Amino acid sequence: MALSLAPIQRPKSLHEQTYDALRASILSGELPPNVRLVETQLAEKFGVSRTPIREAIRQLQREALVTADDSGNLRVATITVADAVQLYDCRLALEQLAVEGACLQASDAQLQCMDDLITQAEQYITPPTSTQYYPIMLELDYQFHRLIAESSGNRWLVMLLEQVFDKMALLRVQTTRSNPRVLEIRFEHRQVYQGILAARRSDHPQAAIAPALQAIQTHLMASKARVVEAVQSLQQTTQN
Amino acid sequence: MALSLAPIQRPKSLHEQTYDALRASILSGELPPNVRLVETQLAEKFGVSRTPIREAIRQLQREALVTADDSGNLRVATITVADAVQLYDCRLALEQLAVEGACLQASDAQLQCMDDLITQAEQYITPPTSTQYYPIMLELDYQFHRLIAESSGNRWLVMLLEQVFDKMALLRVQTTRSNPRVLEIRFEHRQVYQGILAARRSDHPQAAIAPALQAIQTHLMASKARVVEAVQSLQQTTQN
DNA sequence: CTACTGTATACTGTATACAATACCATTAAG
DNA sequence: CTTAATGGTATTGTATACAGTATACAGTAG
Repeated sequence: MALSLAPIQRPKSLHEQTYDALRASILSGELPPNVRLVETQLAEKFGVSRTPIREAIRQLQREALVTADDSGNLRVATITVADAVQLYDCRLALEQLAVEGACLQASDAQLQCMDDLITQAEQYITPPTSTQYYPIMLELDYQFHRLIAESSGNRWLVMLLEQVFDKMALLRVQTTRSNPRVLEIRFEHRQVYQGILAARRSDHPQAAIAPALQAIQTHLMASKARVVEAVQSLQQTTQN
Repeated sequence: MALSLAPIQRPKSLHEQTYDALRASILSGELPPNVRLVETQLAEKFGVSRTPIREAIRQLQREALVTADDSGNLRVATITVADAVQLYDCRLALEQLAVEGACLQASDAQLQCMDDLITQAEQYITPPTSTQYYPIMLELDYQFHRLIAESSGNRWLVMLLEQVFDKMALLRVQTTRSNPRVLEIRFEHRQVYQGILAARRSDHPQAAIAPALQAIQTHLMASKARVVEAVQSLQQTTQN
């Protein structure tokens, strides 16, 4: 008669909730890059005391989403173009490993889920005012890449990539909100997916990985180029 | 007359010192894996109040050096063989990127420093009681790999690799203290170094990277095999 | 002897208090 | 008019208090 063996829904502690909320505020741009973080203000904003705030900040600091400026004040981190390039290099190295793992281990459910994510993204084809769909596209993009990492079965790979993604998200809130060219990911994602699917279905997956690897590399290189270009053109208009 | 532009030696705050000390205690094995971390005990041990302890723990938790067990108590993390394999995969992906970067960008000083580290390691040739030299070898090993990452000029790569290294160090404190076969790194390191040096000195470094990449791969695969073997033989003797 | 329950104890989560420091503005001195 | 001194305010660093929760132990009923 053991119906619910679930060890009870333990409510998240305040510092965990604070961490989540603060991280979300940063990644959404609500707390924009370089803004100073004042413990007392945040405590009031989230309706908690300073203690949980500090614990949350320490975690974000370790992930480099929060950094200390030269006078020691804590601020939301800013990501430069140089950082973006370096992060893309790390990302490519890690995602190639992820794709390789996915080619060998992805479950049918995971493959199906990838397909769904791409199809969903394809729904949002070229709406004239694509601005409102932009966050959705980004979220779908993130989920797709994360799912590949998860499919590899490598827990640490997921953790490492998540950190890289967070910093890239931070870069995005600094750059233009709407970059129509992001829509190109739809095609590139399908290429990656088909590479993984083909390898997974192949009799000798080990030998059939190459196209998938090539696809993820092409995708990320193109993505990197788009981001760099977007940031640079943004900086020009800013200087005018 | 600006002699010291250094922005003043700001004394580390207690929570930073606590973080360092706690991390060191974990990585050195003084606080062995799976030991329960009790805030009040740690506070007494380090002579501070619970507040800085908590902040330090939160950071270590984010790096997965500290984890919560099923009843929510915080413990020093334990790394399994499966984890080690996955970590080595991540490590190889990242270190190949590091070697590539080092081939293109390492400064003369950095190359010299690599040479020194290897030479130092070679000093400790086969002393009969190698046990006492074991920690030194590990430290030299770590520094060599870290230096390669730094030579790539990729700040994020260094951060990510550092996290991987920490977890591998944690695995090591679980496994046998003295594994004589670690000494083999001396030869393998020199291979890696010579690959990097050759590429760096080459007229077309971009084309001369392959040997260095091959060397780091060989080194890490061999290292992975040694670690896995060591852990497995350890488990056998434990079960007897 | 075993199982249950109550109580003391230990620990964590959170808030708050207090001290030290950095920042800012205003005023006084040169 | 500029610079230095001074006080006040904002903010962080750290300790501690207190409440809620888990854990262990003992005593009691079966």
